[in-house]
Amino acid sequence: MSETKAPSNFIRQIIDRDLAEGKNDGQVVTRFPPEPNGYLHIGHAKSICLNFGIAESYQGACHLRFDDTNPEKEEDEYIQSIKQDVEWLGFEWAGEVRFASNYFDRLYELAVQLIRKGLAYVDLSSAEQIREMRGWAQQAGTPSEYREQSPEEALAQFEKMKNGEFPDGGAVLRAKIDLASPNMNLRDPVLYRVRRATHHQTGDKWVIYPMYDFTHPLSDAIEGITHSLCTLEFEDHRPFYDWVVANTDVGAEPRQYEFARLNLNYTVTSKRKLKQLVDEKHVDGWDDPRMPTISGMRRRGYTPASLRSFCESVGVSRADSVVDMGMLEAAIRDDLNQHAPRAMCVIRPLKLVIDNWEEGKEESLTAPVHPQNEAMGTRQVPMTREVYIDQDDFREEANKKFKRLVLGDRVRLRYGYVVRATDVVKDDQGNVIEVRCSYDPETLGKNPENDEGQGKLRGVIHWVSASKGLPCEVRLYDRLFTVANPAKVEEGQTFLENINPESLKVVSDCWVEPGLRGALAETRYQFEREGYFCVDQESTDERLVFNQTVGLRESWPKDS
RNA sequence: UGGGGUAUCGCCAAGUUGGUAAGGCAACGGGUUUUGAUCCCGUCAUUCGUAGGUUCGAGUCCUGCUACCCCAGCCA
Repeated sequence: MSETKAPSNFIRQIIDRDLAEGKNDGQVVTRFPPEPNGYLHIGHAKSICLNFGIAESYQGACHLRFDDTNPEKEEDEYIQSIKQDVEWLGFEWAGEVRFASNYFDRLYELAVQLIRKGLAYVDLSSAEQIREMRGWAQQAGTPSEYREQSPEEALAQFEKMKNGEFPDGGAVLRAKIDLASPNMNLRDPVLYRVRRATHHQTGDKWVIYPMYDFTHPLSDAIEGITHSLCTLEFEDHRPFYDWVVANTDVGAEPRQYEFARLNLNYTVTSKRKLKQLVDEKHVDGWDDPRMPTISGMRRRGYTPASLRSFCESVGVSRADSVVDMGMLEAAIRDDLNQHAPRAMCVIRPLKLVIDNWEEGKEESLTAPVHPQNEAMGTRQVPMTREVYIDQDDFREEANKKFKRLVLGDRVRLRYGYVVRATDVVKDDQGNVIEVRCSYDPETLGKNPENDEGQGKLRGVIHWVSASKGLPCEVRLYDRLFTVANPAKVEEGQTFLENINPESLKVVSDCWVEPGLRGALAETRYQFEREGYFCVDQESTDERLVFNQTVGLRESWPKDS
């Protein structure tokens, strides 16, 4: 992977300082800890780039650890997709894939340790009762009747919990901290709950499962994580994180630091909402090219490098922010402009017949694969009497600003000849269905000589041979939502109301140059003058299917 | 009316002992161009949420105020 000097941020500064002070024996160990309850999205990419990026530049290690403490919401499908996405992004985790569930035995021991110290008790109150007893922001909580039980009794009760002697929800292990704390997370938080659910890793071994707040700091400590990076909403949990580490014998002192999560406008990055879009079929699965999921963006044509450079350009800070989609698009354009081979594809075909081109004659034109990169070589493009051009590239009349074909005027067929439109054929409704023209055989690779005062050529348009081209399908995408912040809705409405009904347009009668025959899924091209496209996984040899990744920047006068 | 955070250009974001506002995206001019693309060149914060204060000097220190985000799951 090519190393761009990672820009500094407050977390790297903290690490630099820790290293300067000789902390952690000079080691830097981070972790990326997803819960396998959904697919990864662009926000996770930011966390992945941060955690793995730091490990890389400090010669440290980054673990991939599934935070699997809630079996009811987790599935193996998600585990597989997450591993694949991290690898696809180009990162390698240190050692084996880890699971918080690997530590369930150790966690149980440490819970027992807390109980022996009189720092945890088993509460048989109902969930509602516990909620009420916790009080609220400006009012201290009230102790449960079980709070003062002896360590011996608590131990016996916890043992019963483990042995399945309580029904689901019948008992919880709670830390004994401070019911009057202004930080709700310290008002005797729940450590374990009873849940009879088959776990994707541990099967039916357990009927009690530890909570995130208890599991996370201990997993970090067990793995020797030095810097535990998470998002801002966990900031209030940090005192408890430190409490757990301080009151158990885990022999390590990982530190938690929080950064702002990534928000993108015109989309949603909430696993719950993304799952809803999938479950209710508003999109075609987690990898629908309109989804901000890593798999969706991959299918859309985004490259790992573009996602990494995007994450880098966005930076890492503690300020809530909403990044403009334009930045993401700039990142992929920048990558593909440099690396994508060029090709011609006509999306809205209009037949152009060259009257002075001999019937049946075929010529093979040579075109560069990439005009700015000779090293990428050349390709052959067949030229015939009838070709397709784009409907938008022809007008019966237009002002001088229109740099395409106009009846009576000339334009160059890219990499080919200059043609002059001489006539049009219309259907009953008056729509132009064919354009007739003549070509100048002296204009291949050079401009017309005796110019009869015609002025400059209007421009260059792309085309595909009507008899040699390949029919294909092109899927054009627009933003999934019509408003910048889809989650912000009126009373009684949901974000679904903001879905863009025109986010997908399937165009099935397109034509692409024959050189693309057999193109493999995920191959990316720049269709000249149109944008960047990627071969979809549903594409076949018989029928090519392309997904539009992003259009070319276009900046031309509105009045042309 | 509790606690925890954040406020620097339209959007991200540097700014670390106070010394006189990086960069990217977007936008706007101009040049090159067989992609209205790319590339190149130029413009784009006398001002850092706000009101005061300290200082020769403050985005950086102090005080007050305002706005926004997070927290009362046996979710993560």
